[in-house]
Amino acid sequence: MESTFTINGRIWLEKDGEKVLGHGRVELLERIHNSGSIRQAALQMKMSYKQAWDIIKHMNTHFSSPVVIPQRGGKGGGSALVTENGLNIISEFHQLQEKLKKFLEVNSVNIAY
Amino acid sequence: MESTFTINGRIWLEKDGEKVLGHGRVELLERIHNSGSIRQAALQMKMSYKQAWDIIKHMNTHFSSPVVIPQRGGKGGGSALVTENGLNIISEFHQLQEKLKKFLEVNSVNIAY
DNA sequence: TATCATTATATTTTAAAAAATATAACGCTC
DNA sequence: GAGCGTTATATTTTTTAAAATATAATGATA
Repeated sequence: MESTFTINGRIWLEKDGEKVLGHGRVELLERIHNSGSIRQAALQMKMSYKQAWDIIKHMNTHFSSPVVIPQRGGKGGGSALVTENGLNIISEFHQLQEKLKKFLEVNSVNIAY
Repeated sequence: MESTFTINGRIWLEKDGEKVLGHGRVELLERIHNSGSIRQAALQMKMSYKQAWDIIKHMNTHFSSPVVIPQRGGKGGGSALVTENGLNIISEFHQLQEKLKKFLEVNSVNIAY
């Protein structure tokens, strides 16, 4: 009898030992960027608006400059914009993800216990 | 104003998309190996015996051969032994951890947003 | 055979997390 | 200025996870 396993992994950004950015938060940022709305992004990811808003508040205060600028009232009731800084962070994280993917591929060979 | 971040990460072994072995489980195995007792290992890690036992049961059924052989009754009330397979898995995981550590070090330079 | 500390398991209780609900503020549009 | 859909926030309810508790089974040892 033989069993094979795969190695998987995750990376994230920390500040003072606290998680600030990871897989899920990047996806949230991307969906806000595409929809222009925190609420729509949250709906797409099946999370509550509160949860999404808490995350954004946390990120906005932990990066040197905000990653999302929300605006309430006005056309469509309001909107949310991902900043240049936010877009850079998304891009940087994707590059790291790519590197991790390669790392996992290289080390995933022939593991059977 | 400048902020610096560190990249951190975790790796684990999966079987059919399900987590089978990670950081915490390896530590549990090591403590069982050193103490010869599931209960003592659980106490050391401040987890309930049930939690530890569930983990061991899960691992024993997901690897090709058991990683822990528990024995109840007898001298001292019972004991638990980490198998050769279990020890190999611990060793292999440590090697992977080392590689990840290097990966993180290499990619952790100059990230500031 | 009584004792012991452990393994093994079920059940109950507690705590934490998540979800749901409610409400206000906002500012463009009509 | 009424309506709209969003942001923003607090509160309540529900769900889930963890912890605690209880109890049996075990077998060497004395």
